[in-house]
Amino acid sequence: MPELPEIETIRRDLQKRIRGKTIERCEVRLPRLITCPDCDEYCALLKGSIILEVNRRGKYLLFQLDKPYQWVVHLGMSGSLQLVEDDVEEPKHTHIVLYLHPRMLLRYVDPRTFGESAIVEQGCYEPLKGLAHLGPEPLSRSFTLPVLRSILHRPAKIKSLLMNQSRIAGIGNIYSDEILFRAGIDPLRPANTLDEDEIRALYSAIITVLREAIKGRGSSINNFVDLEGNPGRYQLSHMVYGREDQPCARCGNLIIRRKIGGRSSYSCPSCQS
DNA sequence: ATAGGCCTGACG
DNA sequence: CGTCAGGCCTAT
Repeated sequence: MPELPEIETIRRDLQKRIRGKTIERCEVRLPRLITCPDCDEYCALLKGSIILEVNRRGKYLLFQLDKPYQWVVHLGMSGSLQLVEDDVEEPKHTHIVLYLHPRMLLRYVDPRTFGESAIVEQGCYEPLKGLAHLGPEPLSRSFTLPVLRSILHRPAKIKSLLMNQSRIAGIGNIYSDEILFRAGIDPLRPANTLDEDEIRALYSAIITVLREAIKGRGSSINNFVDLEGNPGRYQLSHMVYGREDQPCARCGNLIIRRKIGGRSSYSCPSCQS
């Protein structure tokens, strides 16, 4: 479900609300979501730890503990985190519960169970393949125009390339479509056919769309909600995603939907080429 | 590069 | 019933 803007929204809220709190204990209801170590050790490592900081890398949340290891959470397709007082009724599909001091619960809820969680030693991401092989952070200073240009030196379809986490971190199906619309580029274009103007437009679109989406606290199409259960509002600004057969706000032609790399892709046939 | 699999739920 | 869903891994 969530892409970079949604994860970043959760991260910022968590950073404000649970930094410095102690994990008193942990319950895992669905052990197969724990990638490593085994469940008992996972809980034992969390118990008594203090959350010093909440960071993000791509779509991963990284909780820095007061120990030489990090608690890692990936929300998969349908995962969410809920931070509540300890008397709030537990939702269906709650798979991990952290008891925080004082009297707060952090719940990991995930109907489709595509997410995962782990504890890794400081900076040793090898056990989590996705995390170990992430491309650059698109909102970091190191993501420069030359970096993007070098990523584009391959014939892959531009949409698939934007969604490839080992090339650029954090962009998924919604934001790849919105970025390509803003840049005026057809999602099927081979990346190595973009000219210099298009590369610049794409660079600026990646940064603008992701920033704007964070400002809007993410997109709630199906079920994204923040820590308090509130939806985002960036879906109100979507130009193409989920708008098949609706008129393009820029030119009036109808938005189309095609399967690209197995995913629904929305675009405007006249604004994007 | 592309399908298929992992899961549950919503909707037609 | 079938199709679809914001992710990601694998096997062909």
